[in-house]
Amino acid sequence: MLKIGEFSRLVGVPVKTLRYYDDIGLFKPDRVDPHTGYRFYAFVQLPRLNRLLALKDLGLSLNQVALLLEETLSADQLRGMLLLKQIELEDLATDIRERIGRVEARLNLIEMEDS
Amino acid sequence: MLKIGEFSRLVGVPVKTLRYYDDIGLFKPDRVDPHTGYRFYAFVQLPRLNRLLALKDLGLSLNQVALLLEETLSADQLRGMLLLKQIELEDLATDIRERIGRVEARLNLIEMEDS
DNA sequence: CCTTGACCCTCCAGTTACTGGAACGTGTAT
DNA sequence: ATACACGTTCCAGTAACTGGAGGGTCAAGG
Repeated sequence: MLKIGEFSRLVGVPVKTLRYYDDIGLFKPDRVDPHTGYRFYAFVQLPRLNRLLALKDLGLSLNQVALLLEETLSADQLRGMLLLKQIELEDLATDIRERIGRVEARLNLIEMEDS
Repeated sequence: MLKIGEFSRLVGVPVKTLRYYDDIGLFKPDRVDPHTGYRFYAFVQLPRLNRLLALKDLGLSLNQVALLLEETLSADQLRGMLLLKQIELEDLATDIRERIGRVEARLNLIEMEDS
């Protein structure tokens, strides 16, 4: 049983964020002391948190993460989603290239106005 | 002199966003009718808006844009910033690759727990 | 027993760059 | 006169936290 600060250091998630996840019902501590209100986290909660963080790292919103966490996802299913995300990231790269193109275009506009 | 809707269509920036830029003092209309409150935009404002959008497309926050808009930036200076931004974008790409690595790592963790 | 310091708690407000909506005024055409 | 598109202000909400105020808890040391 770990207090929030210890758990925070263990998993690398800020205390404030853990409390936030508790508030929105995404990831609740194993137990809460009824007197002090102290949150206590257990080692058995680590798998769920890992799944949560994996999903989040895929770029999903916390709402989406919450939905998917309730499903029992196989590692293969997650891998599929990863593939999908990779495609999206490539789209993002294209987007960035386009953005640079637009910036260049605007720079040309500005130069014309300058002269 | 264009009303906000016409100007919006001309520059491709939503009406709401133009009003927002006015509110925060980033980009104000050329004139406001004292009676109706209608905003009127002029063609001479286009260079400034182009500079603004170019800066924004570099990924700067509106605060940073506001600061830089007051400076007289040469196109070459902007080009320099663009270069810098490109480097940052490459860093972002690296970051994304690392993120995928982390996801893979977590997937492996989950598989271990599964078995 | 008391105090100090590190922890913990619950609100509340602020962040960024808008977006949506309510409630209402304006301008033009029929 | 009325319909309609367009304009206005103001309030609230978004996502995912972060910071801070004000206060309780706990173990160790004097």
